[in-house]
Parts: sequence; C-alpha cells; structure tokens
Amino acid sequence: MYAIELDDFDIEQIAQSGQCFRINKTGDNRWTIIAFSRKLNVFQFGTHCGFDCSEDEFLEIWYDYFDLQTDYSKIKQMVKNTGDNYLINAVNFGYGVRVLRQDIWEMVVSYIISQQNNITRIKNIIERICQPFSDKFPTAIDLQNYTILDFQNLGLGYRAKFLFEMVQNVVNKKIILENLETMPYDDLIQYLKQFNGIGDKVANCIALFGLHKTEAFPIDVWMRRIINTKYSGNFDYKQFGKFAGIIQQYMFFYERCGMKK
DNA sequence: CTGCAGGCCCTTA
DNA sequence: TAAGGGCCTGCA
Repeated sequence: MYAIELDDFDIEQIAQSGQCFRINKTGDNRWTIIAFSRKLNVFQFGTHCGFDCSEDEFLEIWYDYFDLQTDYSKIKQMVKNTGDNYLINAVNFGYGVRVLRQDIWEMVVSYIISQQNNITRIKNIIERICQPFSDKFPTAIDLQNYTILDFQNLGLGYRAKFLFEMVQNVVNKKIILENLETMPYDDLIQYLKQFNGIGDKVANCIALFGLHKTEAFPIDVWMRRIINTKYSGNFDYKQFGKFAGIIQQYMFFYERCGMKK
C-alpha cells in the first residue's frame, strides 16, 4: 500500500465526473480502478490516500493517470479571478475533480459506444467487451475478428458498425493512434470526425480524456443545459484556452451532482 | 409499459 | 448552414 496526502483530489468526485467508465465503488472509502491492463484498489479519507501498489508502480503509472503533475489550485484561482459566480460555485463544489490521462484506444471505443446511451448501459457494454480478456481492455488486434453481429450481441445496437469500422481502421493502420498526440487540437478534431460514429462531441471527449488536449470542450446534453440556462445559450469557452476542458469537468460534475445533495 | 439516454448521419431546403 | 427524422436497446 502506497500512502500519500493529496490536495485537489477526490476519487469519488472523479468517478462521478463522467470521464471514466471503469472506476467502481467497492465499499466505504474504497474504489477499484481498471486501467492500462492493471487493477488498482484505492482508499481515500479526506486527503489521506492509499493506493494498493508499490511506490514504483504509483510513480510510473498512476501519478500520470491521475494527472498529479498538474496544479489544479492554479486553475481554481484563475476561475475565482473571473468573478463568474456559477463557475466559482462549480469549482468549490467539485474541489477534487481532475482530468484523468486515460488510454487513447479505450477512449475511442468508449465514446463511440457512449453516444445516445446511458451510463449504466455504457458500463455494462464495456464490461462485456472486456470480460473475455480477463477484464483487460482489448486492443484492436484482439477485436479484429469480431463481426458487426458480434458487437451487436454485446449490446452496441446501431453503434456496432461504427466500432467494427474503427477496429478495422486501426488494424489496417488507416488510423495510427500514436500519431494523434502531436496533432494540433483543431486538426485533431477535424481528423477524428472523418470516421463514422465520431462527431463533434465524441471527438472532443477523445481529445480531452485520451490525449489530454485540455483545450477540448465536449458539449453534451448536460453542458448544453448549463449553457442555455446559465449563459443564455452562449458560453465562450475559448477564453479559457488550455484550461477549457478542465473547467468543463467542473461544470459537468456540478450540474450532475450539485443539486442532489 | 412508455420514454429516453453523455449523438451521429443523412436528407432537405 | 440549419433543421429534422431515424437509429439499437436496456434501464428508469
């Protein structure tokens, strides 16, 4: 168990911020995360955090995964300087939200599945996809012999064709995921949108969660609702530059979880 | 048992 | 460029 004190970090908030489909609460103050072919048990009480792995593994894998190299207090301060009360409330409420650095291929698959879909069903589909691979997320090669019907049988519905095509594109090197990282944000979005099943929203999710392009600002129905009700339909996210995506996470989490409690 | 959920694609005008 | 209908399916 590797123990550490962490500020601006709340695993429960991260799990509920909608960016990850493979974090599950397993008990009081306990969660299990599956990422990068590893399973990690996490304990958190206040700022006391425990990670069920060696220090070496934590520093090698999970430090980066949790985006611990980024100072979120600076982002919060910047938000406070705007004087925008809605954003300030959102940041105060979601004090422990962070943007995880997740695997690009997993994000491509997950967000193709996510369209016009609910969270429970998305998680169940992803679980069924991973089940034959001992819960590790399968590579495109792993899935290359899957047919559209196979994916339909896993519950993807009309999205089965999109995933089938994407698997083939990766296997045939028609798209090389490793090359996406260096693409400028605008080019990246245009490029991703060429593929069937990837529109503006999904492309921005892939850019933000899979490539940590933090200028990405995915607008889904929740974000649209905020923009319409709090900002009269107009929200200039570009003013936040590279912080837009992180601010999006605060807004999204506040909208989804803020009023319940 | 309806209605819909973290959109996208295609067709019209 | 904008607007609108159809789409799989299981969960609320």
